[in-house]
Amino acid sequence: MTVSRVINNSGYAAAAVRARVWAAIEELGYVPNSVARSLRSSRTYTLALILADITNPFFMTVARGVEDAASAAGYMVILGNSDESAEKEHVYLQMLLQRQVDGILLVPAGDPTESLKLIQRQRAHVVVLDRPARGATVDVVRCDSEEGSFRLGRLLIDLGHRRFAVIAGAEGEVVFDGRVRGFVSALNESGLGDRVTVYHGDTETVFHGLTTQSSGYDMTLQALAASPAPTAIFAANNFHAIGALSALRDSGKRVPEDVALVAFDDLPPVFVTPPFLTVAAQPAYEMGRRAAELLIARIDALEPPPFQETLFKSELIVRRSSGGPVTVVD
Amino acid sequence: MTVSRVINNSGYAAAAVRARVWAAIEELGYVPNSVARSLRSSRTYTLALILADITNPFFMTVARGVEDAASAAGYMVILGNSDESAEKEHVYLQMLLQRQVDGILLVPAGDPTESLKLIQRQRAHVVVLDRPARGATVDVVRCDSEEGSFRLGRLLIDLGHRRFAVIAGAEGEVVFDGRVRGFVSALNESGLGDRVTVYHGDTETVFHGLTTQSSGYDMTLQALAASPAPTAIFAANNFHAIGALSALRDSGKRVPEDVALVAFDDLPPVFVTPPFLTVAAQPAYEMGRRAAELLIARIDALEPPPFQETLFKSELIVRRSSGGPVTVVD
DNA sequence: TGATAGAATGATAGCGTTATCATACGACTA
DNA sequence: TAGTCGTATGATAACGCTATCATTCTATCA
Repeated sequence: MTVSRVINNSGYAAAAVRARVWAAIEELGYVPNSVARSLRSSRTYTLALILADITNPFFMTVARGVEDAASAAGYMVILGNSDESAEKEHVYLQMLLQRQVDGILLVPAGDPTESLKLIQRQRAHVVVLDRPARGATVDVVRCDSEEGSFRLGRLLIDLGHRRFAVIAGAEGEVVFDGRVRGFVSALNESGLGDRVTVYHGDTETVFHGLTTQSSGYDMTLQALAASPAPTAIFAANNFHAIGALSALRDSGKRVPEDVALVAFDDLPPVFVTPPFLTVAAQPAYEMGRRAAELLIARIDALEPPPFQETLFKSELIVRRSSGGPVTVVD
Repeated sequence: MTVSRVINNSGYAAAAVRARVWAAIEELGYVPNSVARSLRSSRTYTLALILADITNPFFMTVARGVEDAASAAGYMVILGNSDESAEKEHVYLQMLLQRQVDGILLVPAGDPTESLKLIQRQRAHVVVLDRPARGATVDVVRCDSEEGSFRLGRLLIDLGHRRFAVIAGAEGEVVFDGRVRGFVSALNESGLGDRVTVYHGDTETVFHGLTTQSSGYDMTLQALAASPAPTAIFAANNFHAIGALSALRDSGKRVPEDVALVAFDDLPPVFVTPPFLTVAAQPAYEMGRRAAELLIARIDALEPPPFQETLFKSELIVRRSSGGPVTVVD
C-alpha cells in the first residue's frame, strides 16, 4: 500500500520511505501492472480508432491527429481497419468492449445505429467520425461535404463549364450522397441541373482503395463516351480522382485542357508531384485531433456534456486540374 | 465457474446448463471482461507497433500488414508514432510494458539496444522492423536496402550516366548509410567512385515528412549548383525524392531529359499519378505482415525459436524518371 | 499531563476472471 | 452390495492493484 502511495504520489509517505521505495523500484526493475490497475479502477486509458482503411491518405492523417491528441493526454490508441464492412466493425467492437477501452472513435461502415447501441450498452464512450449519425445521441465530428462540393460546382460553373459528370460511390452511401447533393445543388442553383450525369459505383466497391480507383476509371470512360461529353468531371473522393486521371490519360484527354477535373479529398503533398488536383480538402488531421479531444473530455467529465456535432469546413484548393475559363458553345 | 466453462467451451457442462447460460448472456447483454482475464492469464492479446510516423506511406503500408496479420490471429494493435525520437519511443515502451502487451513491433528511432533491454527485461516479445539491430538477440524483419540501392546505381551506370549526386539523411543513420553504401558501391565497382557527391541532411531532419522533403529540396539545389553538375540523382527515401522533384522543377530542369532521378521507397501506386519515379520498392505490406506473424509465433511458442533476421529484397521498378540511355561526353 | 490532531503505515477486501480442488450423482462393475 | 469411474457443479484462491479503514506514532495545545 505504501508503495502504491509513493508511485501515485498520493496520500502520506515519509520522505525517507519514498526514497527507499524508488530505490527499490530502480533496483528491481519493477514496472507497475496497468492491467491490474485497470481492473481495479475500470479505466484503461485506451482508446480505439475504427476506420475504413489506414491505407487511405485521408484516414491516415486522421489517425495521426487522433494519436497525437490521445498520447498528449496519456491515452494509447488501438487501431482497426473495417474495410467498410459492418461485420468486421462489429467484430472489432466486441473485442474492444471486452477490453474495456475507455472510448471509441468510430468511422461507421454502414448505419451506425447497431454499433452505437452495442457501445452505449457497455457504457463506453464514442465519437462518430467523418460520417453523420442520423438521429443518434452521440458526438459527431465530420466535415461538411455538401458545402465543399457545392463550391467545387460553383467553381466549374464560373469557369464556364456547362456539361458535367459526377463519379461517385454507391448511391445511398451517406458520404457520397452528401457530396453529390452539394455539387448538384450548385448546378441547380444556376439552372444547370439537367446538364449533369451522376455515375454510381457498385455497393461492393465502396471506398476501397484499389477497387474504388478502378471503379472511378470505369465510370470516367463511361462518362467520356456520353454525347455530348462532359467538359468537367467531379470525382467524389481521392481514389475516384486517381482513377479518373488514369482514364482521361488513357483516352488521350488532357487535363485540364480537354476536360477539367475536380475532386473531393486532398492527397498529402507526398503523394502527388506536383500537386495538381483542384480539390475540396477536409482538415483530416484537425478532425482526428478534435474527435479524440472530445472523446477524452467526455471520458474525464464528471457529468456528461450534451452531445454535439462538430462540423468542419473543407478548404477549396484551386490547382491546375480545374483549368482556366472555357468558352462552351452549347 | 460453470459460466466460465461454458463461455470458453472447456471442461464439463451439461447441455441444458449450456443453453441456459447462453440465454442469460444474451438476455443480460453480458460481455466478458478481458482485463480481468488478462490479469489472470497474463496474456493481453495485444501487440504494439511503434513506428516513426504513420503519415509516411511506407509505414502506413507496414501498419496495414501488421494489423491484418494481428487481427487474423485475434490480436489487437496499439499504434505509436515515435517521430524518430528515442525519447518518445522510450515513453511509449514504458506505457506498453505497463500494459503488459504480449509483443512489440519496433521500428527503432536510434540505437535499439536500450529499448530492447527494457523490453526483454519485462519478458515481452519484440520484433525489430525495418532497421538492423546490430549484435542484439532479436528477430529482425527488414529490407536489403544496400542491394536495392546497388541496383539503382547499376541502372544509372548502364544508362550511361557518369556524374552522380546522392541526397540522403544524416550520416550515421543506419537506414541511410546502407542505401548510400549500396549505391556508391555500384559506382565503385565500375570505377566511378570519384564521380559521386553525397549530400547529407541534418541529424534533426531525419525522416520527418515535410522536413525531409525540404531537406531533399535544398540538397538538390546544392547538387545542381556543383560543377560539373550531376546528370543523375539518387534520393535515399521517398520524401527526399519529392523534394528533389520540386527542386528540379524550380530549377527549370526536366526529369528525366535533363537530369535522371531514382529513389528508394516506392509510393503506393494508388497515389502517384501517373507513377513516375524509378524506385527500389520495399515490400512494405509483406514486411509488416511477416513481422507480426513472427511475433505472434514467438508469443505462442512453447519454447522460444532461435532468433532470425528476415531480409526482404526490394523490387526495382523502372519508370519514367530514370529516362533512357544518355551519351555523356566526359 | 492528558487530550487532540496530523502524519505514517499496513491490514483487509474486492475488481472479474479461471486453475485447482472438493463434492455429488448416476451408472457400471465385481 | 460396495467400489469405481465419468460427468457435472461449485467453493476457494489468486492474478496485482488501491479505496477504505484501523492502528500507531509524533507533535501540539490547553
